[in-house]
Amino acid sequence: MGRSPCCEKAHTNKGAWTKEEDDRLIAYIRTHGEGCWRSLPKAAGLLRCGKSCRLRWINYLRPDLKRGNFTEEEDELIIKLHSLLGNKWSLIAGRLPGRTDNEIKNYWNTHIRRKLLNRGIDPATHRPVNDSPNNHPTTTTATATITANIHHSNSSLDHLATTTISFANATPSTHHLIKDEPEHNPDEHDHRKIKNTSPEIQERCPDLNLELRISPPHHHNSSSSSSSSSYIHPQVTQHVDNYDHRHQQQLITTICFACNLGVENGKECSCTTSVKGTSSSSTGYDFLGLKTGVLDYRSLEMK
DNA sequence: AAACCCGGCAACCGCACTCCA
DNA sequence: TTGGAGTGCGGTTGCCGGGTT
Repeated sequence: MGRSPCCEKAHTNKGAWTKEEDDRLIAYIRTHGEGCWRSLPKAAGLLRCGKSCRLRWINYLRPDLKRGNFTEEEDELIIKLHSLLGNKWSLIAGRLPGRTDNEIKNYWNTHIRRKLLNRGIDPATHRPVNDSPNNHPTTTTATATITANIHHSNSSLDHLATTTISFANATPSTHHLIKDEPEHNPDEHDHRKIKNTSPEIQERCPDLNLELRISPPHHHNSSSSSSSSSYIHPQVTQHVDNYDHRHQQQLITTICFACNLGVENGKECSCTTSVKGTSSSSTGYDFLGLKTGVLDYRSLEMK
């Protein structure tokens, strides 16, 4: 069964946006806020597909966008993030304030790829171009070897639980969430491919701090958070509650990260509330935008 | 000056996912 | 449980402008 078209294509404009269309879209969103993209074109008097309006707003018209050339720091950050996340442009964009996924994707394809190739680095694998894949059996199956440090802090003052996950500076004493699986375990699935040491990544990205802080949203007004639901955030440390308002709603009820990593009842589990045993395990945990039952590291694979 | 080439980037397309009735 | 609606994401396309022949 096919999906219904997102709009009546016969009566929509395509191609470059005019100044007038931009103005109409900006005016409408200023008045009514983002959302309801399907109905927005009609309400705003635009002969455009809702998706087209959304794209135009997110990639071009949003007031918090930073236009202009990428800095050297941004270049290096993109490279490092891509080495970890692959083509997860939206996640990469989330760590570059004022930049959009589309912008970063284009910039990668036009500038950084060439830059890496000039350095003798394969932009897809982040390895030297003459480095045989056979020498790196994890390259093609693309296991991201990531060590996660998890720290919980529960403030008695605000009753908000915060989980910090650091992908940097992991030490052998770090808590290992999922242990190494035997190489030829027939039951081994991709999502179990996380390894408990990360010399590879640390070697590649010795100074990249991908620390994530997961905490319940500090906005209790869903409408206000919705209007600020942009995943652009001015800090490398990402508050996941800003990732998107729907994810935000999930995080409210999924405090214990350890449970969602499959170590329920383990010493990492900090569940002391009714959260445990609620929908968190069934709905999964949205971590970095990656849907997890057990944290699914397939999405972290290098392509 | 005209034709051609090529890189950059805005926009489109199709799929995947979540929500909800 | 199912399917439609809404939205997000990544890959791809195509236009446009600058450079080269």
